[in-house]
Amino acid sequence: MLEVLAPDFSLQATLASGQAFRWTQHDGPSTRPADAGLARDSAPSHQDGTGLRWWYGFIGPSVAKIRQEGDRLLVESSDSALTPERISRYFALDLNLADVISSIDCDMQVHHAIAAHRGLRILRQDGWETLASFICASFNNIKRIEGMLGRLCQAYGRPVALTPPPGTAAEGGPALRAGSSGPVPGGGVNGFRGFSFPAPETVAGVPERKLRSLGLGYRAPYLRSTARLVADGKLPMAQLQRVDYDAAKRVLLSCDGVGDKVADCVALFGFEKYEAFPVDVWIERAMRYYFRHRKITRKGVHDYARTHFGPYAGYAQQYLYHYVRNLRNGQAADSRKQ
DNA sequence: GGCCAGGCCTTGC
DNA sequence: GCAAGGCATGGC
Repeated sequence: MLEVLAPDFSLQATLASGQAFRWTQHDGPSTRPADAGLARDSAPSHQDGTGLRWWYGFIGPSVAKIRQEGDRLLVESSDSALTPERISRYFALDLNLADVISSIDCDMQVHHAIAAHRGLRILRQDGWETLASFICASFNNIKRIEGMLGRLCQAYGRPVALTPPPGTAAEGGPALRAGSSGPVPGGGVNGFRGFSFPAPETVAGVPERKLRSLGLGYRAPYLRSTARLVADGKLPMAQLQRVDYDAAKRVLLSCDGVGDKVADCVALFGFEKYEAFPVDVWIERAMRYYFRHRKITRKGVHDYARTHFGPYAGYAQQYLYHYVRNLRNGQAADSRKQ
């Protein structure tokens, strides 16, 4: 078990804010981890007697389970390559969030969003996985995106068990029982296994009809064609990390199935371009606050937000996105109760 | 059963 | 350059 100091951080807000699709929080037998590329073989004892839930997912190639206790992250992984430094980097814990927030806290709406979800940070995800994920995300909802990516990983990823380090008391796992449905070779802690995100070379070789059969719909040919670009080295991922926002976006826009919004998501979540400001329907709604009844195009919203919020506009976007979605969902829940 | 979803692409002005 | 229409499909 690793411990990582994580001040001014909210694991919940960060992982539940729609920037990553393969983390699952296990809070009971009714959850379906297979939907997120994680398969559960029997009911997990996820709470460890503390009442706190664990998140299961991947940090790069390493499968991990994580929970937050105050200012600390507790991380369990079978991969010794998963160091505190890598965890800290993935969750952007090196970033001074107070500075970022003071730079974007420039109106009452974003102020409320920050107050509601303080500690939310932009993850530093793998570029290829982010690109593939947001191609699948277009004109889609988050539940279904999670399902699609989960099936893609199960079909073409590599199984990775969350096994305990050898010689520890947890070895064998508390919940991997004989006779449970769908036994996994190698087993794992709590009976969980994960599937790595398939490599671009793999996806490029999958027939379109097979991708469609995973539920990708019309996105199937886009994903395949973009995977081919990456596999052939025509879309150098490492280089996108180094170039500025405009250059990165220009390259991303050359991919099939990547328009303004998807390119901004990939630049922001996969390549640390914090000035990127993706505009989807939720952000469009949030931005009505600034435009009232004036009619404005998405490009207009995008350009306004970049100057209004400045170099960390992407952080403002993520706080607003999470905020308005929770407002809407909260209202929906309230109206169902009445 | 209809509406909606982290949109993109093509076509026609 | 902009607007309109088509696209697959599951969640709610």
